[in-house]
Amino acid sequence: MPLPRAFYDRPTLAVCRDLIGKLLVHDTPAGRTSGLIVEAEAYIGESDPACHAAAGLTPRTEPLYGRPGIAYVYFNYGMHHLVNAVTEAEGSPAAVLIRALQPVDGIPLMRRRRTRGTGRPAASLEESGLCRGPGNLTKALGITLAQNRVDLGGTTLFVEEPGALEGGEPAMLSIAADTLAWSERIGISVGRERPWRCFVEGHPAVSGRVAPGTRLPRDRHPDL
DNA sequence: CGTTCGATGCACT
DNA sequence: GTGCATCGAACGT
Repeated sequence: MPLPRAFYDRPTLAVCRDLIGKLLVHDTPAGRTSGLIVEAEAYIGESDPACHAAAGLTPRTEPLYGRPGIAYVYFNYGMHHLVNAVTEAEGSPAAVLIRALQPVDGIPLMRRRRTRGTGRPAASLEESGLCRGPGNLTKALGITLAQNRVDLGGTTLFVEEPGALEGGEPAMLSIAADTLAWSERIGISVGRERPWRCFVEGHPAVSGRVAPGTRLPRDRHPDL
């Protein structure tokens, strides 16, 4: 069952934190791909210089101003799609960028998508690297601009509480409470000082080189 | 290890 | 024309 819209109709940092450990699912004719969210970033309001809404309401940023619980997908650097979950009340532009997943369903399909077009053998891609980084995970899940504005409470692209895997073992990874941490956001040129990136510390699928300077444990966040 | 740099499309100035 | 919420190969320590 997808998470209800009310989940997204909350302060963005709380949504960002609570998305960690949830399952992001994309169903396509080629099959289902899914993964547990292990890294996400908050982009909040027109006063956040790294948020696209800093440019105001434009055709591109319109989804950010829309209903909470829809996807905001955009194309960037000429080659990567990035997927966000829109948060907070309608008219209040904010979103959470999904940056990394631990693959769960459709791993062979993820490998085919990641190596499509490249001459690279699919076997060379480690499972933990399939959805490491926001551009990589959209490629592995087949998310493109066609998914912009889709309802994340719908039936094709959605987020849900992880259930048990087929083997009976829980889909949960080792997210002990004290391994959830906050840091500065990655890859932006402005607004770096805000510690609005949430991730599972030490998880192999988390992107980003070394541990950035700030590191705050779960629920010890100054803005939360 | 580390850093640099090219590939590439689109929104906005 | 410029600047990206990127990635990975190719270099230099």
